[in-house]
Amino acid sequence: MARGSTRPTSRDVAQAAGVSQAAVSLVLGDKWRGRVSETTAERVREAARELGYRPNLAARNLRLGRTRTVLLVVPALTTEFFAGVYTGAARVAAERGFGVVLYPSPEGVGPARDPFASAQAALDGVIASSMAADALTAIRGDQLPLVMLDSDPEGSLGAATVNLDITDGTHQIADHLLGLGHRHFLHLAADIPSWTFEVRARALAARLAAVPGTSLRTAHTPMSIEGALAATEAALSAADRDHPTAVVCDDDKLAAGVYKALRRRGLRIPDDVSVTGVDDIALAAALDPELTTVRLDAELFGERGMQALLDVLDGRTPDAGDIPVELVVRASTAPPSTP
Amino acid sequence: MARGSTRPTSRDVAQAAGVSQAAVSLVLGDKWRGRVSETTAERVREAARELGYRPNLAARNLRLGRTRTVLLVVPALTTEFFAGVYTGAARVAAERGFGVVLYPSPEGVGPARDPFASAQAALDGVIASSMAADALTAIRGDQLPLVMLDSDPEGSLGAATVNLDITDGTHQIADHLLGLGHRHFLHLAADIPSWTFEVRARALAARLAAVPGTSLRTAHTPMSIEGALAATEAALSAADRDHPTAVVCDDDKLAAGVYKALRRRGLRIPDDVSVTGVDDIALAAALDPELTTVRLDAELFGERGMQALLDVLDGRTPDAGDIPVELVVRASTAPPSTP
DNA sequence: GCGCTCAAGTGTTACGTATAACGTCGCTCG
DNA sequence: CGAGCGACGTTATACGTAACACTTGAGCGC
Repeated sequence: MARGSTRPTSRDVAQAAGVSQAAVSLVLGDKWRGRVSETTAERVREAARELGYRPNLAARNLRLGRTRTVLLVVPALTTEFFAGVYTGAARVAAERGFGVVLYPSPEGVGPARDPFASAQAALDGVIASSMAADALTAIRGDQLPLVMLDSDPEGSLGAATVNLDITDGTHQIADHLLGLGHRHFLHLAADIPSWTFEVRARALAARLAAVPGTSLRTAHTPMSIEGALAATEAALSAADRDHPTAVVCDDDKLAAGVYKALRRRGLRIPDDVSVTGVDDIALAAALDPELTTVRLDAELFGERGMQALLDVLDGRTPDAGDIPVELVVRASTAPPSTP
Repeated sequence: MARGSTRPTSRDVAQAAGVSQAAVSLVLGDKWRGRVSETTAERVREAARELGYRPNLAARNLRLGRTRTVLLVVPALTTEFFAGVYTGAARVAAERGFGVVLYPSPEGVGPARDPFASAQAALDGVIASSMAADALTAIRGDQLPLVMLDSDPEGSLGAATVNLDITDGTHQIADHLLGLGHRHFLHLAADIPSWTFEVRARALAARLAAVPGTSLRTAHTPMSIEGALAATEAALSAADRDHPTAVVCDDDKLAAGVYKALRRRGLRIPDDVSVTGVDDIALAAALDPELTTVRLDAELFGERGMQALLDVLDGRTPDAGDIPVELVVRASTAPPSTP
């Protein structure tokens, strides 16, 4: 639905505080050293907080003729390298009061579009991954139309959601491994507090609980190869008996760390231990042996998210329905050895 | 240096075309069906082209109260998965005349900053990787202050450059392999037309040419694991004699494809063939065996780039000086076997 | 008591654009 | 012959903000 009441302006704040618009600008711009009394300044700040006032960036930029924003053009989003470049640039920029907007020239999708098209900013709406939960508070501050990716359809009040059918994916993984004869599992779980990972943990536990004689151990890890390596080593050391014969990872990248940990202990994949991932990124097929994983159609996910947001902006209710996922069986899973 | 003459406005265009500002707005906004004659419309377009007119986004957004821009919040830039999400979202958005601005919550750098700080847009300046060359034409259209990352200091007229000392890095790789006794090399080169890759090719060739009895073959490949796999297989099939004992990759990710190709042919690393990369991303240490590579400090690169741009914006001349790189010797390089 | 300064604000304007409302021709048609 | 109408524009205005120039009242020295 459309924005209910229009956004408050500095004039609304002024009226609420009983001062002129100019005074509001001075106070909120921190330029009131000896021009406004402390008491009125506080009154203005209070009114602004009350109304949920946010300055209109377009108007400010127009007035000032300057933006304090910089464009970073990178060849693709895929590389850790340019992620680092962005991080460094964003840090320095933030220190000097600048913002950074990213223009990733889209991969393989024809020639690069006009970079400035992606730099219009000031927002009509928001698409947010539930993994970026820490940023969500700031987003909910505004009343912007919001679409959540992979989030609790009930919990995210009012916001539309677009979800991958990760429950089905987890079930497929579990059934595949159970069918091979595995009974003792290690779940290498991402330590990100996000709905999607909670769902996977519940779905895996539920599916295994339905089969007698199964055991499930869970190890939490940061979302990095090194973290997965350390977490797996710790979990394997702790597992005195009921040694897991299958490691279920929340992400392909984690599997790379698991591979390393298993190699260090002299365990072979899949002969001694089976490993699975989620995502099916290029890395999955590059690992040795190639990784069995659940393929998520990331581009379709993005398209559906955007469709949903545009629907919301047009006053339509976006069509629900989870996006199906697909189990890709490769060489990292096999029946457990029977010693 | 500061912007010489201020940017032309629609009023300037109007004056140049001998019409009113409103007419310019009508013509350029494609809303002149029966309101302006074809001849005057063409005159307006010509004047706009002549002056290099670009509409002021801040003013337009202010006027329209709408942005046709959407924010995409993702947990990090590192993942191929969210790169796909962005690609899909950007495609759909473009079809409907919308732009997408990216807010990657910075990895591990404290809690997420205000997403809207990074969304101010309309630009004061540009930082561009030389790998995103296709986007550069559009950028040069404006007279925006520009900093190039890893670009020819002479060729990019006027623009400031910040470079990694990739020549030194290439020399270190070459010296390391030569020192181990290698003489027959395969250079797996990225097929991106960028200064940085040209420099590497020249530096490698020059260093090897200084040693008698060396051979150098070059294979070009797209910047992907699959591409590197195919290119390596093709190159190995073609290499009847003077079989390369060392493969020098332009990027760590390419090495993953090389590993796969070598395994397929039953060649062992480093016993039969040594492999090197560039970047030192997490993947490098996750490969088996761990990859010898040149470590580039991506964050420092980003920081220096931003420093340079802020210097330019302040009217200072940014300090030159290449950023040093470091050879990281791991397990993928060893003396060649002597049959 | 008069002029001066200083604190504490207010009135007004401009940034560049899009569009609603308003001319002004020349020509046609009744 | 005059009303009307389409073609071709123009004038005027508002979007929300920051900042310059100005006002007002009080305090204060002499």
